[in-house]
Amino acid sequence: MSASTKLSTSVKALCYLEKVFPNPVTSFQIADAVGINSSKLRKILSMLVKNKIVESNAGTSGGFKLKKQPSEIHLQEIYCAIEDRKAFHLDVRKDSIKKDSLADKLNFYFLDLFSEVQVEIEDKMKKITLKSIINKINNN
Amino acid sequence: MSASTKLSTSVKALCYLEKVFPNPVTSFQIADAVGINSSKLRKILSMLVKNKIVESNAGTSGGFKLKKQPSEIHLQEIYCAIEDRKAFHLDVRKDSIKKDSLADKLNFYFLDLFSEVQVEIEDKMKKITLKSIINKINNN
DNA sequence: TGAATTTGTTACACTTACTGTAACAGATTA
DNA sequence: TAATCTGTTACAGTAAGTGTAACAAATTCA
Repeated sequence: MSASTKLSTSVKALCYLEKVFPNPVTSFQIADAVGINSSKLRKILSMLVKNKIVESNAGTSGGFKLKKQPSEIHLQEIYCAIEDRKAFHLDVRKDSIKKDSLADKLNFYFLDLFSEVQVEIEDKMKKITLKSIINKINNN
Repeated sequence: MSASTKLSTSVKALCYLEKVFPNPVTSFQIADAVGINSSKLRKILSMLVKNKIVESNAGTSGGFKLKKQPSEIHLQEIYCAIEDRKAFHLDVRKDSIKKDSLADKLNFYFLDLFSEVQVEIEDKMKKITLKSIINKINNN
């Protein structure tokens, strides 16, 4: 599952949680609404729980519930919660490249460039809240 | 090979071509300098040839040569030459999602968002020329 | 012409990563 | 005690990626 698909799946789940708030819902209910396997969804949700975006309770009448207000949940924190790897990254085999060679210098150049792009993307995501997404969707 | 790794490999090869210009060099020589298998490199180079960034000649004393000036080769056109797929894309299973549902609407939302990000990244890459990269590297 | 060289593409075996699902311990409720 | 639900692990099956080899077609040069 690509990072972008995982992000959109997370937001779908969060929007559903918002819709039924403050009632807790099970992973089965959410999975059904989102169109994904419940086991896979629980993996994603467990990361949102660890990052305190969602709260979970085991047992009968347990389930998942939003832990923060939609206006205080930013796309960037969702992204960081579910994805440890950067969107752009260089897989470099250091041993095959001579130090200070053209190839070595260009690796540093691209590492810089990609992290710059990454920061710009995350800045953009910081400005988008769950609430703004819900509002936009309801007006279409 | 990720898109970002392919991009940096391409630029490494192009920088090498610039260094030896106007002499043509074989895929073996470039592969050695860049630290990659020559067969794999030829696959990448063939795409740069199709996009008229590089020219190639078969046979003895053939090889690869830059076809454009470094100041007129932009990162974005290199990226487009080697990568048909967008950096951010949503893999959606349409059949598992009800039309006009929350999930369906959010798919459109994210398709919009990702293509917006894609455009911003490409705009950034349009401003970077092979020449500017070479200059930057030589000053470090 | 014929041998050598080089690109561009295909093929292939190998490995790695992904996918969907099942299973189950531990927590919780009633 | 039975039922429910999360969080995690496991696993078989599939898809994707990797590195290399092979070779036709184009070109050069003697």
